[in-house]
Amino acid sequence: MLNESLLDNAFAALADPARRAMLARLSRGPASVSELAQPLPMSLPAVLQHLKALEESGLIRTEKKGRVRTAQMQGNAIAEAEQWLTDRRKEWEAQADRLEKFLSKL
Amino acid sequence: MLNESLLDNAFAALADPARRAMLARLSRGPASVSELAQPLPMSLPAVLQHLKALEESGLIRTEKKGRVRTAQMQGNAIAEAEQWLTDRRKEWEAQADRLEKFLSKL
DNA sequence: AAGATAGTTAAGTCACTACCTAACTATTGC
DNA sequence: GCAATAGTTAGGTAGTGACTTAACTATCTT
Repeated sequence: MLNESLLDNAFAALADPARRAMLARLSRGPASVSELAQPLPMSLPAVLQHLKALEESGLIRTEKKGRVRTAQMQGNAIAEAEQWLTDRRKEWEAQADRLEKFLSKL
Repeated sequence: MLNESLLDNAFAALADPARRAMLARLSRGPASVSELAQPLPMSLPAVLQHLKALEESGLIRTEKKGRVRTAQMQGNAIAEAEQWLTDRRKEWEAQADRLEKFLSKL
């Protein structure tokens, strides 16, 4: 549970469907800003704002070459979010299991 | 990717440290509203608001008996959020792998 | 029945988010 | 060098989120 705000930012970034769509696209490989924007029903500045949110959360990183900015996924943040959920779910399952075993003794 | 708004709500709920703390507590077993509130540095109405957010996201359910409301974790929502992350990460890893193999051929 | 306990509702404040349009800058291709 | 392309910045608006305090409602306990 180190670095609380990393999880804050990651989960907040994941809460928006446009950002999840961008992430889904990027999980298939790097893409430019306009490629990411193309399927989204919003203005380019709005897309850029989402991109910034994703980058600040650590879920992606971007790099500009010439006039084109390319984004790509960054494994760490998503893995940490995933791990947090896995831990909670496992803990909960273990607990439910103990409860069931206890109840079956009656 | 069915039910987009389910993920919206789940991830939004997970973005708040107070709510993650409540969830962490609940992964160890059911708890009353005041038990959940006890470690949190905020008023009871604030806690209730968080509880409502967690319940509406499907991450927990609550039940009132007498004057005491008991909350407990609900496996589905957390598992779906986890699964979404796992899918993205795997896809990304597969892609990075293909890229590496391709590059090593040069 | 009276007081304590557990939770609830209402109403208001302040900050932040998700957009938009308009105007602008930096590259690239001809 | 001029136009098209790719992205960026600024500034504004409407809605939402995370709290607060004050006042209230049930449900125990004695």
